[in-house]
Amino acid sequence: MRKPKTNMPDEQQRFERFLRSRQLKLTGERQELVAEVFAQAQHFDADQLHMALKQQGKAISRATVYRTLDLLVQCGLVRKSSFGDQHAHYEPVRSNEHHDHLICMNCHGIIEFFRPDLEHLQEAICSEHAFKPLHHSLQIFGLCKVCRELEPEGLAMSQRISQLSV
Amino acid sequence: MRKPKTNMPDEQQRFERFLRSRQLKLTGERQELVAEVFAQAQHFDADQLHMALKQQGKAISRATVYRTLDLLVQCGLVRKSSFGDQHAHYEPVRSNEHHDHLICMNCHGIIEFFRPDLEHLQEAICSEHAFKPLHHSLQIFGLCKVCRELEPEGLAMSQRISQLSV
DNA sequence: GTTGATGCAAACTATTTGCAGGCAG
DNA sequence: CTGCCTGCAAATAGTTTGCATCAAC
Repeated sequence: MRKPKTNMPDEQQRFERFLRSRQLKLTGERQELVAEVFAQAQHFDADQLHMALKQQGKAISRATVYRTLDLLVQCGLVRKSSFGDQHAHYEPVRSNEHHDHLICMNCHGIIEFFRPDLEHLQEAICSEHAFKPLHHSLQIFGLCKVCRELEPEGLAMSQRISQLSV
Repeated sequence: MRKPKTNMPDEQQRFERFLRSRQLKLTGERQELVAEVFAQAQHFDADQLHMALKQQGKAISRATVYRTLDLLVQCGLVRKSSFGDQHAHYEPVRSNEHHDHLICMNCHGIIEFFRPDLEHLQEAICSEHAFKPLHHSLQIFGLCKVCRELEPEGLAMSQRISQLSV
C-alpha cells in the first residue's frame, strides 16, 4: 500500500519523518490526505478536502480529516488561518517564505502577497513592547480588481461588508 | 426607563441616531448592553458580556446579546475580530484610530498597537494588486513580556503553540 | 394599534471525542 | 501482538433562528 521511497514527493517524506519521530503510524489514509492537500491549488477548508477525497473514492471520515490536518499543522506542512468566517482555512506550505492575504469581501477570493518590509515592521513593533513574535498574519479586506469594477458601491455591497468580521 | 439626553455618553447618542435612521427601536436591553460594552476595559466575547450583564441583574438573553452586538458592529461602535480560536472577539471603538494586536499565546492577553507606517504599507500592497482596501487586521502571535520570561521554552509551551491557528 | 424586540428552545455549523474494532510496526 | 488509528455517532461550542409574547413608537 505504501509507495516506494523513490520519487516520493518531499512533503510525503517530511511527513513520514515527522510521524516516525513521534512514534506515529503512516497509514494509507494519511498518505492520501497529504497527497490531496498538496494537490489543492488554493486555500481550502476541512469540508472541501473531505469532499475532494470522497469524489476520488477515498472516503476518509471527517474525524480523520481533522485529526490529520492537525498533525500536518504541527509538522509545519500546512498553515491554518481564520478569516473571520465560521470555519478554519488551510493551505499547503510550499516554501518557507511567509506570505499574507488580501481577501475579497465580494467573491471571497484570496490573493497572496509577500512583503519583506512587513517582516521588518513586525520586528520594530515587537521590540517596542518586549514581545517575542512567533508568527503573524496580516489580512486586508476589501474588493479585488474584478469586483471593484463590477459593483458600483451599491447597497447590497455595503450590507455584505458589514457582515464580515475583521 | 430611558435616561434623559443630557449627559448621555456619546456612544449612546450615536447608537440612538443609528437606530432611528433605520426605524429600529431603542429598548432598555439595548441601552444596558451598550453601556456594558463601553464599560469593558479590554476585548471581550459574547459570553463574557452576557455574564457581566447577568451579574448586575440585567439578565439579557444570549440571542439578544448577539443581535445587539451585530447592530453595534454595523453602527461602527464595536469592532469584531477573529483570532483563530473558536469564538469571536469584540471591542468597543473609542476613537477612529485603527490599531492592531499582539496576541500572547501563553496567557491569551491582547496588546494593542498603532503604526501609521502600516497604513502606508497597506496602500502600497493594495495598489500593486489593484485591490481596494476597506480595512485590515494585523495579528502578531507570540509571547508577551511576562510570559517570555516565565516559560523557558518548555515542551508544554511548544504544544500549546501548535494548537493556535494564525 | 403597528411593528419591531425579546426570550426560549430548537436548529445549525464547525469541530472534538469516546469507543469498539482494525491495521501498522 | 501491542498500541496507535479509524469510523461512527454522540458531544461540544458558538451562534442563529422560528415563534409566541411584549414593548416602543
